[in-house]
Amino acid sequence: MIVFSKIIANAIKTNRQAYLVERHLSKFMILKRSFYEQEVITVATALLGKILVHESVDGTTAGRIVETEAYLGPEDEAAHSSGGRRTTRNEVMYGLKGHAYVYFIYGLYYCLNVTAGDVPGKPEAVLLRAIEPVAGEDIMAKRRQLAEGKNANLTNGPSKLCMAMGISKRQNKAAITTPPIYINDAPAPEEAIVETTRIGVDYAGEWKNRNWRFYLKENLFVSKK
DNA sequence: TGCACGATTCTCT
DNA sequence: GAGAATCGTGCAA
Repeated sequence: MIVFSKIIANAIKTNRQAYLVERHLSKFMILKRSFYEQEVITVATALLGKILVHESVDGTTAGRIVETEAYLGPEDEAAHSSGGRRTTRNEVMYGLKGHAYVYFIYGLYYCLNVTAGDVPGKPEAVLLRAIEPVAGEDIMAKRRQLAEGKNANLTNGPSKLCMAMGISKRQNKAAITTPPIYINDAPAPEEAIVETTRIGVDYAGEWKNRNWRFYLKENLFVSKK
């Protein structure tokens, strides 16, 4: 853990927040389950600036979370758990908080959610939509079949970040409070947080208008649209 | 059992 | 900006 924190610090030396990260290095801890047991919108905003890490057989990749979306429980018509729908696919949403909900979409891609919320058993989650790479960019580029180098196209979308981080169905239901996949605490972001509507939920009636998408203002790795 | 579709991305124009 | 890619999942019959 401590060793890897140093790797992160070195990797983001060029980042304008690097000095803050280094100063807070000693405080770097994997976020515990209690973090995810807060109100889901609180978790969605609090995750901004935190470091998603995946220690895989290919090597370790890590990225600073810069964009999230909150999906509330049965009342939220945009959520997979809308109307209390409980299926094989979304079963993990009904379990413990702080677990990965990875689903397959469009026959090609995966998306990573983290279960969260302050009501046990209520199926809520936070979709991770974009990260800013801080370690293992070469591995990410190889997985994304892109030229090496820090490139926004590496991770500026929910399925792009899954490809870059090596996240697939295998990580579904995994606890993200312990290696190999976890989220490290980090200093609160300096950037302003933008609140806007969620993407790709036009089917959700009035719920599509909720400002439950959050991202760091002017961050280059925020997904387009 | 069969069908419609999706919390997306990529390529082509 | 438009359309294609591609298949697991959910739901109706």
